[in-house]
Amino acid sequence: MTIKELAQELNMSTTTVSRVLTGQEKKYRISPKTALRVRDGARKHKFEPNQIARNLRLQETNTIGLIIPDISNPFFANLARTVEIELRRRDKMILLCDTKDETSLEKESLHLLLGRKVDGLLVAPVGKKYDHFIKDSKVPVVLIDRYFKDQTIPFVTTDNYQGAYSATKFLIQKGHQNITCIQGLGHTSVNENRILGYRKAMEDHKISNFIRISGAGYSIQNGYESTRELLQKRNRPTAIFALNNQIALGAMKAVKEAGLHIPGDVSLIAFDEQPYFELLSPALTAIQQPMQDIGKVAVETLFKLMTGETVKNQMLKPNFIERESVKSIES
Amino acid sequence: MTIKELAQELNMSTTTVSRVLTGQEKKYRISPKTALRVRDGARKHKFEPNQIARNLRLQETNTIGLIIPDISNPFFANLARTVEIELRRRDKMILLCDTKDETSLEKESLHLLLGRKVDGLLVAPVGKKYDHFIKDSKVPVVLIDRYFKDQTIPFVTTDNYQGAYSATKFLIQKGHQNITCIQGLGHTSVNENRILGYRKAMEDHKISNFIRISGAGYSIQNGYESTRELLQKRNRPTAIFALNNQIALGAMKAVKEAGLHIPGDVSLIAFDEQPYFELLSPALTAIQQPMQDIGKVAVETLFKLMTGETVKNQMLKPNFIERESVKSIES
DNA sequence: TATATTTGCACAATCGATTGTGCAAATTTT
DNA sequence: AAAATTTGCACAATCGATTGTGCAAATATA
Repeated sequence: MTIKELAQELNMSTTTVSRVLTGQEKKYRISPKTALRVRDGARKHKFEPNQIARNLRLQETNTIGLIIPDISNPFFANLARTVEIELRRRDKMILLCDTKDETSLEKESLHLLLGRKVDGLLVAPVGKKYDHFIKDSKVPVVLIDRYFKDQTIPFVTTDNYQGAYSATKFLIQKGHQNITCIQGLGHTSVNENRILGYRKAMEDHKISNFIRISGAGYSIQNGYESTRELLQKRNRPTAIFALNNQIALGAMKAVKEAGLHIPGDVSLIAFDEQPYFELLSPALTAIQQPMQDIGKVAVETLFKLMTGETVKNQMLKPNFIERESVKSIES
Repeated sequence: MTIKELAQELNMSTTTVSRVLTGQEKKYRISPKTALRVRDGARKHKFEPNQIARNLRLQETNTIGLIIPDISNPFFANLARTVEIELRRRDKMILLCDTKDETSLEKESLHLLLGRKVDGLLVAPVGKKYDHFIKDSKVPVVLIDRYFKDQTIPFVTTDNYQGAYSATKFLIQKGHQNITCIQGLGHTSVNENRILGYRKAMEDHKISNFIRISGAGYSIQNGYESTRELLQKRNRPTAIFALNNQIALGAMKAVKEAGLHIPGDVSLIAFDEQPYFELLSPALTAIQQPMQDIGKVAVETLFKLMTGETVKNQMLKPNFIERESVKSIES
């Protein structure tokens, strides 16, 4: 049923119906009696206004595009959940795009979402090339997790540098020197900052000669394969720093398959925290990101942007959780 | 830029521009020369047609609503990913709703999505009351995972009955009798069928006196609390059958905290498989659902529905993965 | 009673696309 | 050369809402 049909049914103009249903009765002096008739009629016929038509007319869709690299990665799944909750509270919906960490898909997603006239965009970008971001679309964008150093697009992320620094420092203080990092996607700010933190900690403790960075990709498989290679080396590291939860998982699997043990043969720290980490054997020492906060702050920032307020970038503090996956080495 | 502006720029009618850009030049006899001019102009001005306007006019949105109970549950996150991939291949996008397993939110989501005129709906329903599904909306719906026995809405799910039966049978054959089920949401088809399978296996082996069903909710917390209670009982079960991955996680946590061991003190089987299950201590014996297939088949089914084809319900076979969390009991 | 003001609602344009139909101009057929 | 076809494109309606403005009728004021 359309507003026109409803109006005919009630024997009045669409104007009046529309004004009542959008709560503008006072503003346009619709009499209480008429307003009541409209409401009753709408209820009776279960009239639901066509949002597409509203969107076209009002030039807003109440829809936010959410672009993330991998919804099956629990980090992003949790993020998506928080974002969903926050957006629903504000009467917005999510158009979801998963880029599989491929720039081409990200580009495509961006186009599709802009074509659909989303009111705002929340993006955890792949990060490689971002020409497609600069576009002249005036749609507000907030970057999540990953950002671009040389762009002014506002972002919300964890302080990855500090998280990585403290994790590395922790390893060093436990007596480790031969510490290898298994990285995610090399060109992402997240990865760069974690590497930077790792590097700085190594340098600060005069063991920069041990700096080694391995792998590529935020996947279980990368963690697995990189670790396999590492374990075969003559100069096998005494500790591995996995730059996200999936890599850590792959690393554990490889160690287990090699018949070795954590932390006996090799220590492990993971960036990211997951509920099952405490149940692994050994329980995984990890750097926890404030996922809820990231989602919440990102949505808040986006809304500020949409209402024209000025916003500032946010770097939220991570939390170090010590468990059992790091061995203390006597020197 | 709108099609009108582009048409003015090119000094021709919007009709012509539209027809060229939608590839109908031959059908409407637009001369090649004109077509070329249109394409060049569109490219030059980076014209992107307003999808909202198209949607209104064409009465289709190329958008599918995806309603799931919990995107942070890896089962649904994986499902979402498969669905995303399959839909993108077909040039559709996802409007995502997370119901938190609350009927009220499900109802709201349904309304919102119908108001936005989605072309189809993929729903893993909460399951409690489904009046809101029967509505006269002619939008094609396919149920995923959970379905309604007394409704004709097509569904795609795992054969939960069989999965639960074989898991229970496995426990029994390992010598267990005192087997307790920790369930999810009691009113969901998924839960009912798993319970049914469990029950039947117990009955078939003449130990229906041991049938016990505990808990409520597909959450880590439910698994945790239910298990804590179970462990304190005098007649503590020798085996626990956790009806999803989150419950299993909570159960493991409770067992660990109680200072007990799996499978030494109590055996555990989980419905659902997760990548980290093999890395837990002990590695978790589990029933694996064909998640990829579920998503794929669900999308296929929805598209058949949308094109008016007849569809049939699908029950996909689960896969039993034996690991180390079940102890063999000598009798 | 005549005029001014307020009340209550409807007309018609608009958002940006798509499309049935009509009508000249160009071309072909007789 | 006249008639019939074909070619190439534009007019205007349409999708379903929202909204600036206008205009009677009702009421208040002079």
